[in-house]
Amino acid sequence: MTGINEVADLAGVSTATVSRALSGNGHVSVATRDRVARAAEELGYVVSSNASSLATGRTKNVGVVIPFLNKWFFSSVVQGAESALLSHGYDLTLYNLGGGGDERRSVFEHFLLRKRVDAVIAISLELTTSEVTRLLDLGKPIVGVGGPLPGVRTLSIDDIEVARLATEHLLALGHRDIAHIGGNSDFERDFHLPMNRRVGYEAALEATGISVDPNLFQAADFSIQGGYEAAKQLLGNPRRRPTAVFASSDEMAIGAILAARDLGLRVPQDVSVVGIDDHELSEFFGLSTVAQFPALQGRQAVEILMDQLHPSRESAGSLNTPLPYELLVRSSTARPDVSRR
Amino acid sequence: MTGINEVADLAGVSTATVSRALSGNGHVSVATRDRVARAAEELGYVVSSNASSLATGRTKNVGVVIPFLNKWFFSSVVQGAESALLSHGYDLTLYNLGGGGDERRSVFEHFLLRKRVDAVIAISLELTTSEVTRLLDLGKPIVGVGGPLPGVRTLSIDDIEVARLATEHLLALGHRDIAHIGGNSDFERDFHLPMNRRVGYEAALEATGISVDPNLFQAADFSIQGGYEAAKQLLGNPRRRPTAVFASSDEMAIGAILAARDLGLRVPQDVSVVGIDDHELSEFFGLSTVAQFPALQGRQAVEILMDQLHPSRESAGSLNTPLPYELLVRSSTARPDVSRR
DNA sequence: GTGAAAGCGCTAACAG
DNA sequence: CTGTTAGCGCTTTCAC
Repeated sequence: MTGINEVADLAGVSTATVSRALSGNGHVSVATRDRVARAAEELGYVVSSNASSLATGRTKNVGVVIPFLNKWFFSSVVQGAESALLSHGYDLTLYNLGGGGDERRSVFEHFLLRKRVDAVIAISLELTTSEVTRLLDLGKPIVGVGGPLPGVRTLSIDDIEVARLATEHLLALGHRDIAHIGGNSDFERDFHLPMNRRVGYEAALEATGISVDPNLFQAADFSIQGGYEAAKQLLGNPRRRPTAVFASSDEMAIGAILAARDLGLRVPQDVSVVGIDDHELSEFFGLSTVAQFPALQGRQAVEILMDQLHPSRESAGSLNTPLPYELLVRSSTARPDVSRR
Repeated sequence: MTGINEVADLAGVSTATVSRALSGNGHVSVATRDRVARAAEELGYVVSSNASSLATGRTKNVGVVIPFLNKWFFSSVVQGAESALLSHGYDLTLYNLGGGGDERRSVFEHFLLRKRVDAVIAISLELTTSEVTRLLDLGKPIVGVGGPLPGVRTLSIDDIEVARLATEHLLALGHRDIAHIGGNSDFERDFHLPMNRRVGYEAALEATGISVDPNLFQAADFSIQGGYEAAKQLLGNPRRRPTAVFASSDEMAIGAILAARDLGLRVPQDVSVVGIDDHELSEFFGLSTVAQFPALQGRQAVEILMDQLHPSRESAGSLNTPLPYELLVRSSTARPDVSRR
């Protein structure tokens, strides 16, 4: 386990110089820098991050806390964050808080506070004020992805606008009977995403002078199965069948497409379907959707963190950075079949 | 940032005693142990993992390297590993090697070797001998999930047997024309999984006296879309349409079900489909499959690591631990429709 | 059972 | 530009 001394000996300099040469902090002549680099290379020397962290107070490691990992959205954000961190020379330590209360407390008490991370990225997790302030008091920046957090830099898409855009797409095609499959209350705690998207949907309808029909709403759990079941209710109704469905997520939208098929309805001729996400399966199903870009969100969260960690860099500023989104029109949406009415 | 001294002062003992009391190493009287615990609690003291690691040489952190994160299988393994590690008081640092060559080298050179992890879990990644020996030389145990690694404890399902079981299920139902959608060569490098499953499929056929028809094979990329396209070729052939399809993964099997539907074939009346995995979508599609349990695999990998890290624990022994699997018969498989032939 | 003291391997003033 | 010298915060002999 070769240490800094051996490199210093081989290069014929002091350990301080080795440290400076290798870290790039402080001035070292090009000649010695080279000599040190060669010695380090030859011995296969790698700094001990622990010793370094202990001495500097910085760990070059950031903690990422998420509620689920095996969901496309979350794993994509993490993947984006991971690659961005790597390129900045940082490690990523993962904390999956799915387990609920007890695990969550334990993570905060014993892990995040254990001086192991320089900062934390919280993905779609509504941290409590106490959790936030404890971290901030320790001098650890936080950035949130997926919704506003009190006193914390966050990234989030404008859920109201995104939902509104999806609904407007349907309206512009000529649809007037537009159903909505939204998230159920289980997901409400995380930044009220279901409610915001519903608000956007209703706003779009009302702006067009269409009154909102509560019978055209179903709640589901953001899964394909949930969307399928919700859509069955909506599309199976012989009296009041909508000509279009706006689902709060692509997975639910895909469920709706499958439900339509099982009911003998053609998409988009008999019913149009639009979602939100641009999930990995959406292209396959020809789903029109408002894309959000989770990997990008992860990367961007990292950049914000780097700004806070290295104040030399230009910092952008605003507390809540809006994220890009984009309507992708594929084959699941079309004009309503006028002959039908 | 309260340190060990302050706890020692408050409790009226030396830092050595605090260390012993809190870590459980060495004897401390019950009375002082309590006093120390209370003091630590009161001050909100948490050990600095860096200082501790530096002093002990152990980091209580394990590195997990994976090729992808946003795939159900991988994220499930990681999730299982994460929760197991947490319960042992370990952190999990994630390295996504998807980026390929350069990133991979960098991870090995600069991250894993940086004395930051006590051990590594390699998921579906064929480490080179040099990578393995470097880690082992550093005294860092490795456990592999998903295939044998030279000189390393590994966990893997018996791909040949799993494929054979799936195929036998079809044979037992009376199918004789059974197509196979396997993985393409891109996935071959990781432990030859496509080839092994194909071997199992062929073995089952041959054991029943059925000769293998190369026209009944299609390669795909393990995705729903890939399975869909492959199945279209297989099932669209009017001359030699199989009555059943065995796909190497559930995602491809789901693609096959969707392809059958689009071709006007009913599943299972016109064609039976079986996969491998028990993917999160499989139940929804009624897919019969051979389940493997990725979260369990992650957990089990951690247990093996703990055995190596804490030799006091009873170690199991064998180098390659076989993993459980289980045939789940749902509604995508049935007897072939005899009237058809 | 408990304390004193010597490091763990590196970085950061401070001199020169 | 480079060396000397203190620590960073904990753990662990070695005595008592």
